[in-house]
Amino acid sequence: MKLTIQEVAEKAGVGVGTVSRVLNNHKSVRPETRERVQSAMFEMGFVPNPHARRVAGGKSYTVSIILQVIGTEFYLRLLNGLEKTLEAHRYDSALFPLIGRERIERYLNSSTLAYQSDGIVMATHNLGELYPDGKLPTRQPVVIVDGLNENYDSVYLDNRFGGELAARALSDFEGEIYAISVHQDIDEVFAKTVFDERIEGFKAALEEEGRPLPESHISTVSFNLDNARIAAREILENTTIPVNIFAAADLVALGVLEEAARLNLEVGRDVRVIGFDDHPWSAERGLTSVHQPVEAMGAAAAELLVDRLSGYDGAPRKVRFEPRLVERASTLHSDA
Amino acid sequence: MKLTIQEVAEKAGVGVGTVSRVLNNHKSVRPETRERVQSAMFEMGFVPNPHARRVAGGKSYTVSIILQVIGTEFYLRLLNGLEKTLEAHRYDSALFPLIGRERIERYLNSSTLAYQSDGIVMATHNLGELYPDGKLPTRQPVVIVDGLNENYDSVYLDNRFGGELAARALSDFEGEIYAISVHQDIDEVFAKTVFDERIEGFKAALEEEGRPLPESHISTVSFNLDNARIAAREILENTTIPVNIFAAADLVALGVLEEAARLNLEVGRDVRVIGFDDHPWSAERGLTSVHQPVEAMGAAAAELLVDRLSGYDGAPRKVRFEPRLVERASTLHSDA
DNA sequence: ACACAACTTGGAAATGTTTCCAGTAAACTG
DNA sequence: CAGTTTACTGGAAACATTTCCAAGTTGTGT
Repeated sequence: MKLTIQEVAEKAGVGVGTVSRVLNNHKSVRPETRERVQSAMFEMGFVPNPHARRVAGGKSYTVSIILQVIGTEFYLRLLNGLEKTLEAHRYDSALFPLIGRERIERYLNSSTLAYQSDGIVMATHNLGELYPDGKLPTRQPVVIVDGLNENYDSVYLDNRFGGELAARALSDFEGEIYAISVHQDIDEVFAKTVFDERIEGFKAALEEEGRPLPESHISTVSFNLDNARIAAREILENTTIPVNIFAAADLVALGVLEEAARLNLEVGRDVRVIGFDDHPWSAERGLTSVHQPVEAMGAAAAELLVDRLSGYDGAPRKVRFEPRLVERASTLHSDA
Repeated sequence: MKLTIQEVAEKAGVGVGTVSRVLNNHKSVRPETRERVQSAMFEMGFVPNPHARRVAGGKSYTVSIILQVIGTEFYLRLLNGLEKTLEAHRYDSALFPLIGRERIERYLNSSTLAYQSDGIVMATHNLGELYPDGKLPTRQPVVIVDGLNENYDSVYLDNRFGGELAARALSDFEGEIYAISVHQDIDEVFAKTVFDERIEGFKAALEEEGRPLPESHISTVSFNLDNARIAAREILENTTIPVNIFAAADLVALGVLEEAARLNLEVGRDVRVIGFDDHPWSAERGLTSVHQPVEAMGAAAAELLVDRLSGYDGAPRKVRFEPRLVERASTLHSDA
């Protein structure tokens, strides 16, 4: 049942060295030979033993993905992007959800599994809060995704810019302007959340447009639909129509849409809403949203890490992703 | 930097075989020798390489914990119980959160890490829904915790009985009786949630007590505090005082407490509440709750698995935990 | 004191890979 | 066409452990 490289070699009529080379994508294998070995592996259903690879080669072809929050659409998509790309490079991934404060310590504790992986992808986490020097206590390559860190390769979205986009779009309309931010209550290891950055960009751009946003027009909800609806109702019932709302996340914008429907307000005319994320369902709902290429960000982070694992040793790199506004029915110009 | 068993052996003045035997708790090592080796390991900060152990011995001393939901207090506590016990037996654990339906497939895919572990702990998951034969497609030992499965060792809480306990306690009081259940919207791979079982037990026992619970007195909320408060308000504002409420989870009961406070109702007299879980904070809040020994359940599951990994090969075992009612201020008898 | 069993122990073999070192064959040189 | 590169390839050594076997040590009964 347990196949080895030996048996593959035998079946393909080559030496074990060659099989190993095929496994590791070495260039110096004749295409024809490679083909033969590969089909032998396929036919036999051979799967290399990662532990043996690790022992022999010092690499385990496993990376650890450390996630702050789990179960939201954003992280699910991010994870898909990461894992898909890692898989393409033949890396396996293990998830380490950061639940409970002391967990990160345990993960990085020398004996544990995370430490045994070849590299680490860390999502949305501000290391500075936890480690004064902003570095993880490990010598493995680390890349940060959905965050920015001086010491490591980072992939980030310009959330501030996204807020600005929303501001410019809403500032053309008549009616009051509101913003709903999100309060990340799960764990306060963050210095500043992406949501804060979005709102900051929004405020700054509105200021520039000559329509400053009073603090009283900003509310903050925890990240769930029920709460979003409560906040939306609060706004919709206590202001004059039309009204314009920027929600720092699509899920929150959805709350606004639902509440507007309940109050028989016409979205796009009475209530204009812009979300943030542009999750797949936003299109169906006709929700204008600030688009962020979540999967692509995950993929980019994976590439950076694979790069490091393949020997690259330059200075930390930063990959900036720029959000863009996708306009839909929820901000149709009334004169259209 | 990378220490090996060789260097430990040298330092302790023994052979590598002996070091290995100490590492694996073999009986046939003289206590004195064992002591010497252990202190050598400690002084050098030696950590055995799990990959090499796996290659050589067929065991990796790693188990996979597959979790349905993550981030709630229950799972955090369960995980603590599991990991602590596994650690005591020198097993490392990797978490596999079940986000996204297809993930379990990927986890068990032969090449992936979960598959490479020695065993699997599966929490709260009803396998029958996913695999017709109710078995995971793997030959590793599996234990189910917070659930019940014919094919595997299972550790479960008698949730139905817990509901009954709550019913007997509330049925003595005057005033209407209500129940608030929880709707697990994350993923519907469950056949029946623990919450349903609690409510069923509650209904059945009330029936026996001659105070049947009308369907209209049962509401269902999603698992968060905001939602719980909404449901609580709904009940408290539309019924006569006193009223008695059974919440299928402490978090929901907390919503009742908070809403009662807001409405200036006295808990224990005007409103009597019983929660479920008896999380640590319940005591402080004076919340009567159905206690479940979460950590102990995790520990029990870990023991069952370790047992299997140590060679035990009997029929699937079932460990039943029985909840008990912890009475506090929220159900103080009015004549007390 | 002797035979025999029961403990301990050291070290070689085995685990499934990667990598290095030759060696062969093919492809260029001039 | 002999002399070099160059491109592949086979297989031994290495990786950090476990396990097995043989050997040594201690203890027991006579």
